Amino acid sequence: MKDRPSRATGRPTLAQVAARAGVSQITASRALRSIATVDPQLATRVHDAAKALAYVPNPAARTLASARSHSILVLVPALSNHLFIETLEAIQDVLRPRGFEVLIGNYHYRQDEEEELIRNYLSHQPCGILLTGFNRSETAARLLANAGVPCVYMMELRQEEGIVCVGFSQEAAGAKVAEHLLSRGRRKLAFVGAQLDARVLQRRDGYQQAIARAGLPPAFEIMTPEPSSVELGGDLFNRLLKEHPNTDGIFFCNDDLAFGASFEALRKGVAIPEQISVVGFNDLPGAGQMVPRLTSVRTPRATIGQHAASSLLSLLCGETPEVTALDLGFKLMVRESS
Amino acid sequence: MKDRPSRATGRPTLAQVAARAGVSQITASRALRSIATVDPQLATRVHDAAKALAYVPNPAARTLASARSHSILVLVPALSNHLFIETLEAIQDVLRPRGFEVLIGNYHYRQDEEEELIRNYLSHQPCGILLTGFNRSETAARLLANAGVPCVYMMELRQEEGIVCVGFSQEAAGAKVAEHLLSRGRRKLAFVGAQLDARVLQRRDGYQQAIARAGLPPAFEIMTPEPSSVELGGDLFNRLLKEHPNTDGIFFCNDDLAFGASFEALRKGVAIPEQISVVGFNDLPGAGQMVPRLTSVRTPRATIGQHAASSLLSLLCGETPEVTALDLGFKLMVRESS
DNA sequence: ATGAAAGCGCTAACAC
DNA sequence: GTGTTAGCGCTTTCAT
Repeated sequence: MKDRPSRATGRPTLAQVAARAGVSQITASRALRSIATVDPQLATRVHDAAKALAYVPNPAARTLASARSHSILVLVPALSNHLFIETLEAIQDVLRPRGFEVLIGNYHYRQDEEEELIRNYLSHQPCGILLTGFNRSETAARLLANAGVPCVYMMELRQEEGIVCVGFSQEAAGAKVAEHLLSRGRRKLAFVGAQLDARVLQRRDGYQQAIARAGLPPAFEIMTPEPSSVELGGDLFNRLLKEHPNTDGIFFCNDDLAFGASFEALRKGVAIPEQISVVGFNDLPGAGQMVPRLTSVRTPRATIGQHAASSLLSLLCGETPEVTALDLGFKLMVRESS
Repeated sequence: MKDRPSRATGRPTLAQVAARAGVSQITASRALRSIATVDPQLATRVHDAAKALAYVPNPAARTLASARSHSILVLVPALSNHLFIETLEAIQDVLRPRGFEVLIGNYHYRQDEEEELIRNYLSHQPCGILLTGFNRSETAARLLANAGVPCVYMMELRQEEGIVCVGFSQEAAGAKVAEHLLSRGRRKLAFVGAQLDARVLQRRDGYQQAIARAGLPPAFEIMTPEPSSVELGGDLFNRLLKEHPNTDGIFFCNDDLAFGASFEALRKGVAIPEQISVVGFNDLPGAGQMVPRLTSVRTPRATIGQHAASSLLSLLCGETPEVTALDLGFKLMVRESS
């Protein structure tokens, strides 16, 4: 297009900004990165020059010189789940305005894929990584440790020196659901789980443990590794009622399953019987609101993303977040009245 | 961690690979990039050396030296819509194995946000851009043109020299829905639209035009700029039937709206009356399968992503795709029998 | 607090 | 076909 040497970008460089401001390159660099050790007056001149030239820093040069990029890698197990979409959006909302570039990696709930993503993206020298949970391959964990890149773990909690995590206790959430059902006099409980990632299993464990503490027999479990979906919820609901017709309380590991069950009941012309309580785990926005008599565990999606991003920023500033485990609670939304 | 000069990454460099293979740096570079002008024997030596050292190229250095990165920017209007998630996945499946890094930008159906994303990401010197549709600000279009980066447009078609696009005609899809309803004897048609992005309006236009061609009065329209959702579908369906109780055919611009309408009908204890035909535009996977008597327009999501990515690769190789507009058709899935 | 010099790791340009 | 040289644009290091 332009007749310039093919090596150059044609964009204004830091040298040009510095020249225009009458300072050295390095002073311009420091001023633009708002490093304290620069005279405020010079800094203003530099900023004016940069604005006049419409200067935009070259990220590649910056990364090459400093051996650290401004990109932050976020690894999530799925994009088909609104939980992660909303978390991602919240993360971007925090990081993008501060000049960070958010790289999204979806590993489809597969350890080998997560490992591969980590391997690839580490070559880009990200300045921070946000991870989902703790369930990953040893190789992946070792890659992360060796890279020495600040990490924040989302969605699960672990009290351990040097670990920064933001989320809530999946076990506690499961236990709370059990207590809710028991407090309503339900005694023949069931658990319906799909996907079976680490967090689903933790919710199941917390649920069963609370039931055991109450001195009751364990909940009947229907589990399938298939991905969770509305359709699957209907199928599993049918199967459950066929195998255990006197079930009176069901915990679906995700809201889309619970929604599918409700829909399936409606489709047959019968709403879910009064005597059955259904609890879902909040994932499906909008749709959840429509379902009558469905209790939901409300998780702080956006909040987790926002806090995770903020915690990472603290780490990048060299601060060690005082609370290594930021506990963001969930709450039970009882809709049975509707 | 390691006691190395803080400037260096500590990772093996091309120079080390070259030394080990007994060739010059540039030969190693050419060999690893599979540029033809290198002796096959030397190339093997270089590859062996690279493997032995576990060499991974430094993308920052590469980008700085060549003024072009290996990242490809994909701009989508939303992540809350499965259509775009699946398209993104397909794109990544094509590009990642070939060494490209996929950058995702979500502009929330906002022109100013898309413009901002383009401005930011262009500084990373992407080697290609995938865009959704043609409806963007003039500034954004100018930025793209000036950057001289190969672009491929998705989801809409435009026959124009130098424009590469992959998708289907939204107007034709709308027309096909109208013809379907008319062929079943429906005469009191309605259109229910939310979100109101360019493509929704194009579908509406095609629908109304086909109705006009048939010599019938225009379909009643219920339109809202709110984002499309299952819940909203129920609301709009109620509103439509209150205002026009004798409607006998409805085209919902998205499947989630159509699904919500069906659900709302079931919730009231009445399935959607036999005499009303409902057509949705395929967006909501899984859920759509559950709805009885719902016709759906099936769009080639994954296929569009895959073809768009491939077309971009052709452009990058200097090939001008012979067909400037790859026409990926949609089809009507009639489910009314179920 | 500011600057000069060197260098990050790679590829374009040009010679051979 | 291969190598030499220079340079991409920035930041670190070290001197002042």
